[in-house]
Amino acid sequence: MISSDAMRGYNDALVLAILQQGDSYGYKIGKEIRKRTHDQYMIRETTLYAAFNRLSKNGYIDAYPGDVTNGKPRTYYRITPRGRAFLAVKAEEWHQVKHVVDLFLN
Amino acid sequence: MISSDAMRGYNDALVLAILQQGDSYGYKIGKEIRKRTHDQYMIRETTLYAAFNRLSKNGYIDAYPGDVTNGKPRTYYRITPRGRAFLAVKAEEWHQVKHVVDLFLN
DNA sequence: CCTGATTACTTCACCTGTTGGAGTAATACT
DNA sequence: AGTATTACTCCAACAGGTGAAGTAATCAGG
Repeated sequence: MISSDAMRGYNDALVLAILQQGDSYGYKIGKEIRKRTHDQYMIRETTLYAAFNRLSKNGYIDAYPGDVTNGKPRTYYRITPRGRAFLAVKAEEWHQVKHVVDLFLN
Repeated sequence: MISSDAMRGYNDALVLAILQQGDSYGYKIGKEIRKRTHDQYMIRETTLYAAFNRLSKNGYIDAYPGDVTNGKPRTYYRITPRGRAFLAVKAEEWHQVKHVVDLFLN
């Protein structure tokens, strides 16, 4: 199991990547990450909600109240154009980091 | 140019990877990183020496005084068996992180 | 209509690793 | 003696992740 700490700096990007495929909310995004990685990565709640706050503050996502099925009403998030731009920058950075680290750890 | 911050958590591993190919010292390791990455990554002095301290404290590297050609005498570093083991763990973690992030940023 | 379960967050204090700026130490060169 | 070069060293600040604990809203069962 990977720690969020090893993913530091890319948690925000993961969230944006998921939102780029459609609006969603906290719990669901957490589950989606877990599912897509086949349990290799489970983002912690505190890490996830801290990410939402940062992303909101920077204008990369917008929040709006969602429907309720059972329990507390959800807050849905939508990626903004600025968020898409930021994601593109992060993806590019990721490719560079990957290349650089691979030069040493192989 | 990549920031050390984007490399956070892997700077220690880079240093160990370089030391695994032979003992070396601060300045030289810094230059080696820059050279191998074709100027894509320049680790900052403070980051590098902070890494040495951490690695020493954890018993992953040993320090010993080296020869002098010009200027202050160098401190050489040698990787320890524990350091090699740690590097192996980090390399494995890196592969997982790479796989996970790639699931989202592609 | 009260209780407990479920879903969905929220707060807080702490920790680790990176940063910029400035300073120090030892030696060689002129 | 003074300057350049090499090689660190210290420090306070900051960002992002962490664990533990707490809160809030809704629904289902008795």
